[in-house]
Parts: sequence; C-alpha cells; structure tokens
Amino acid sequence: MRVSELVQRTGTPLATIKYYLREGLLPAGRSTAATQADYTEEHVRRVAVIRALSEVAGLPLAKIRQVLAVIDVPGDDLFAALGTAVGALPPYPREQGDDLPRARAAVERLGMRWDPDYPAAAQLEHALAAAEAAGLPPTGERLDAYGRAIGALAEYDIRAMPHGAGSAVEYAVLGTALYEPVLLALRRIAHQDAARRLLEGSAERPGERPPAG
Amino acid sequence: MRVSELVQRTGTPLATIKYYLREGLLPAGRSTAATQADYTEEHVRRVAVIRALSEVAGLPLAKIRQVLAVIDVPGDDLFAALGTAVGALPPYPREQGDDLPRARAAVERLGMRWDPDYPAAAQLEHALAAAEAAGLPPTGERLDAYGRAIGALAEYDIRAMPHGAGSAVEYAVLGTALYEPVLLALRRIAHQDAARRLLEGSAERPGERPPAG
DNA sequence: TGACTTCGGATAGTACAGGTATCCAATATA
DNA sequence: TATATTGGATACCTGTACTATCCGAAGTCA
Repeated sequence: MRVSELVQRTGTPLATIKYYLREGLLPAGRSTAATQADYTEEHVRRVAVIRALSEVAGLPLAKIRQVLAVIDVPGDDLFAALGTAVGALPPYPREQGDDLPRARAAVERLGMRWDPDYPAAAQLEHALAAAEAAGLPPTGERLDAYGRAIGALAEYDIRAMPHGAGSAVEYAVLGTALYEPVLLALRRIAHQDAARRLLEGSAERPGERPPAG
Repeated sequence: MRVSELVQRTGTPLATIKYYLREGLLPAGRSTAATQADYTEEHVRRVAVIRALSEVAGLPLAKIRQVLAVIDVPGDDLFAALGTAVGALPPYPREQGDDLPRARAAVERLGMRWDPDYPAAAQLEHALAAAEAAGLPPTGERLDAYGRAIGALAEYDIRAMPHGAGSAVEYAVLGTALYEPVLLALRRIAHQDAARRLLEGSAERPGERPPAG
C-alpha cells in the first residue's frame, strides 16, 4: 500500500508518519521508485504499537525505539531480552544508592525472590519513598494485601505467556506496557464499586451520590 | 522558617520553589516584611506532595493544582470531591463517543456496578482499544484474573480509608496517585518471581539468567 | 554604621519532546 | 498532458517545567 493508505488505515497524520520514519521507529517501505514506496500490514501494526506505547503507556519515543529494537531482534538469550525490554518501560527513577531499604523490606515481607539490579526494584524504592515523604507510608497490612493480589495477577500473566522466544518477548513487553493502564483503570472502577457496596446501608444520607474514589 | 530552610529541607532548588509559588501550587509564606516571609511545616509537606505527584505519579502541574485545590477545600459533598479529585489524575483519554463497548463488556463481565461518566471508564476503553489495536486483546480469562485480583485490592483500600471528609479526600487522591507506581513496580517484580518459580525445574539451560519479564 | 547577604518579585531565557508545515523535484494516475 | 501524490529535507511551532538574572529593600554580622 502507499503512504496515503497507511495514513488512512492508522488514523495518523502524514507528517507524523514521516516523523516516525525519520526517527527510525518505523522501517521505510520497500522503495518501488524514486517517489514511491510500498508499505505492508506490518507497517500498520507497527504504527498501532507505537501509538499504543506512546499514548496509552506514556513511553517517550526514545524508549519506544529501544523496546521495538528488542522485539525485532530478541537475540538468543530470552531472559536478557525480557530484562532489557521491560527495563526500558517507564517510569525511570534517577540513580541512587544500591540500598533500596524500603523496597527490600517490602519484597522480603512478601516472600518474593528478587534481583535488586532489576529496574523495577529502584522504581519500587522511589515510589515508596515518595509515598512516605507525602505522609502516606504503607502499613505492613497494606503491603500484604497488595502482594497477595499482585502475586495472583503476575502468576496468571506468566502462565499465559506464549512459549516461542520472539513471541514471549513481544508478549512480555507489550503486555506489561499495555495492560498497566488497564489495571489502573480497573482499580479506579473497582474502588468506586467497593465504596458503593461498603457504604450502602451505612450512614448514607439521601440525595448523596455514590462515591467515586 | 525562611525560604533557604525550605529549600534545604525539601531538597528543591530555590528557583523551583519560586516557580511553584508563582504557579499557585504552593501558598505564599506569612509575610513578615517586604523581603521576608515565614514558611511552616505545612509548606515542607506541600512541596513533598507536589514533587511526589509530579515525579512519581507523573501528573502535569496543571492537574496537580486541581488536585491540591480539591484537597484544600473538599466542599460538603465527599463523593463529588472524591470524583473530581481522582478524575484529575492521569491519564487523560481524549473525548470519544459515549459508547465504551469494550469497557462496558469488561466491567459487566466482572459484575461491577459502574458509572460510565466516571473518567476511569474512558481510560479503560482507551487502554483496551489500544491493546486490541496492538494485537493483544484481552481474553475473558485474563479479565477474570485481573478483576479478581484488583477487586480484592480495591476492597482493602476502601476498608482502610479514614472516615473524616477532608482526610478521606486526601487519602483517596494521594493513595490513588502514589500507590499506582507501587503497584506497577510490584507487578514487575512479581512477574520476575513468578517466572522464576514456574520455569525452575522446567527446560532451563544452565548458565541462563532467570527471567526478568 | 557599613559591608555583605538574603529575600520577594518580576521577567526573560533554556531545554527538551513531539510533532507540523512547507518546499522541492520526481513520478503516478486520469 | 494536467493534476495529484510521494520521498526527502528542513524549518518551524507548541507546551511543559524549569533556570537564570536582575532589582531594590531589608536583615545580619563586625
């Protein structure tokens, strides 16, 4: 197909397509003449992935480039590829000491084995430190509740993972990135639902709207 | 305390403090003279909250301003305040039809009562549409697994919510925003842990690093 | 008292991300 | 042949979040 069709199929402006080509996010089409190139279904899908990672997962284009590179050429070490690819996902905590005291305490409490060098470890430390600084440190009880729920979820994700090396990397990266927003949106809706159920029958005054938080 | 101390206590540059004052995120100190003002512990905490919402939760300052305004003056309708405040949190899906077919199907499958006008509903629709466009539509099985886990989590959050109106809003907003990154980091660590457990004993070749996805 | 520092307040500038817009000459296509 | 489209290059724009500089008044220390 020609660019115009790619534009129409993906709903992405031509200028943006050209920008992605310039930035190396989108491979060039097969050149059929000096002013003509041929694009495929792969290009359509690639644009969809780029926009999903950008708009929904909030990745900066530089990171999307890294992620796509790993998906394209996973190499022979599946686990290294998974680590690289998922490590490229946001957020990106600035470097700090190798201490990670809060993260260490949390993960050990939950009985998980972990690798402190894995970027998620620094993310966890950063997030816990911020919650503490804002005056909302996690109670042990809350950590337990979160750990149980998240553990079940993660186990499902891993069990459902495909077996081929290339598809596993793609599944892990896109699944991690694209299902995070799903998770967060579900959480907010579940909050609303839980609040309604728990407060229904308690001291709700007539005319009041059900809680939304 | 004087500005210099606020700078030192929060680790935030003076120029940035001034910027927050200009932008109305931080209330001015009590003016003691034309070139002197007095800041309190409240200011220290407020800066910590701003930075946590900005760096960890990724909120743009404009949204932080809205969130802080609701925390400061929750008004008399707790539920409206909760809705407004949590609705100000990212991501911000662009407007679309009132249809939300994917979100509706998902939420109904999970047996949750929901309000399609709540921003999280549009977020869910957007996230599911993106996953679908990228070639990873959710299976019913996955939705069930996510719903069970998230439902348990949300129920804990609501049960642990404080009862006063002002503190409930602050808890809901900061808890929603600040614990999202905690959740996501835990999920990635749990993935790693689950992958290790499930693959240990299976066809793992020696010398291979444990999975990181 | 006087040098030096700090402060509030205002304004201007910077750095980066993520596009948009325009122009050109070479083709396609009708 | 007339018109539209394309690849390629370059310039430009918009928004966000700061960062830097300057000023004149006021506090602080010797």
